Amino acid sequence: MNTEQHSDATRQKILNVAADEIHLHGFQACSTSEIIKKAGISKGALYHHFTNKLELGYAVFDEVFAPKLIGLWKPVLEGNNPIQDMSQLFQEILSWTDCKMLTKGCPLNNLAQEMSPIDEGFRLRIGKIFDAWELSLTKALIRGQAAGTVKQEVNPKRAALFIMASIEGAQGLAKNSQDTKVFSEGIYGLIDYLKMLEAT
Amino acid sequence: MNTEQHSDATRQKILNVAADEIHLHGFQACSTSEIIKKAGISKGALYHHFTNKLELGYAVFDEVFAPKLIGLWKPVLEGNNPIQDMSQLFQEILSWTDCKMLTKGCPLNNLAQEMSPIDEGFRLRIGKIFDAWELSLTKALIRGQAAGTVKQEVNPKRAALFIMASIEGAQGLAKNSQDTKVFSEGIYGLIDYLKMLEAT
DNA sequence: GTTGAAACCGACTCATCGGTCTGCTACGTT
DNA sequence: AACGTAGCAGACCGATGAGTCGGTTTCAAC
Repeated sequence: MNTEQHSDATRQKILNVAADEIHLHGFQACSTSEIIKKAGISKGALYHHFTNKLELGYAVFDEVFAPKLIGLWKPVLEGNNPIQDMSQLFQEILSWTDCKMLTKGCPLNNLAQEMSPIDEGFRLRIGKIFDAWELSLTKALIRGQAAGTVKQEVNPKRAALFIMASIEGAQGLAKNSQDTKVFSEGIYGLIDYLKMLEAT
Repeated sequence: MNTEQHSDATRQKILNVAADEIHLHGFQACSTSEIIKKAGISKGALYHHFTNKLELGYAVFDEVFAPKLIGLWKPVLEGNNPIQDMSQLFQEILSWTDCKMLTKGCPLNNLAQEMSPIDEGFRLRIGKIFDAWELSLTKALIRGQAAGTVKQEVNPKRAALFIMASIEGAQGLAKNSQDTKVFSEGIYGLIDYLKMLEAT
């Protein structure tokens, strides 16, 4: 491994460990010392790759959290049958036994709740992802209406926001109860709702 | 004002200021020094009334946050027409212009997201309230079915959880966007959903 | 008036935080 | 082989956190 590859590996290791720590403790409560310890690197290494904790947080968001969410939703947001695609996505998520997402909360939503009121950089980043998610979902529902899979009387924008809210909310409730059943029950409720939107 | 009354007043002042600070910054990020400054009291006074920060947090939850939520939902949880009662409650909440609840998030949910993974005391307290909320809402929906205002095919428990999730989720999204319209649009989505549950 | 305890004050401690700085090491370049 | 720099190590720094503790005030009881 040459120097550049090694440097990249160190950076990636920091990002991954930081992502875990932020997901677990939140951004403010996670400590750089803990990240250093768990990554097996030094303070010098961390501050060589990132100018400060905030920039590290932004990098974790941009390079770890955001791509993960976008990758997960890609099929739904690009297809013409959003209801079926979403139901399928949810089934897949529910099949992840022992997944941190189910009891540790959505990293996006965790960060949003914690940081958006106190840091504009985080707020804008999170807002950008949520807006893109909402817009894509709205468009997918409109395409579904055009394709005849979604009822015409559905308000696509409103329904998109409502769907997002119920997903994040279900994750939040599951996180508190530390019970994946709460999440799955919430998602089944969402699937019931989606069925009501389906054109007959 | 005698000694006892004055002591109670001090305690209440601490609780109210702490509730504001926790709501705004979260439990971990809010500082006792700031609470002391804003309450106009001394460190000695704070630690005379509360053994430590955690106990202060528990007291804020038990004596400020929880009663507020329960009081708000009382009509819905005790009536026989939950759908209409909820719609009315939401209309009332939406009419609160400039309310912290809309852009600062639900205090309950904020605390749940932040503290439930790392402190069992908070988790159990929050869980108790959420469980009570879910149970009461489920029972209200069942009474609604008995009274003929809610469709028979609705799964009450599942619907109750879904409603709670969408409310908390909508508040979360609104908090991030710092836009009350996001909250109201989410709530209108919920009202649309509730209409679908209504017996015709 | 004396006393005793509750209420309160605020300087202090100590741990930990994010962040800096000096210097070493190892590799790519010439 | 010599040199320069990217990558990294870790001791150190000031700020701030929660929490302590000896002292003072106030008031009710006797």
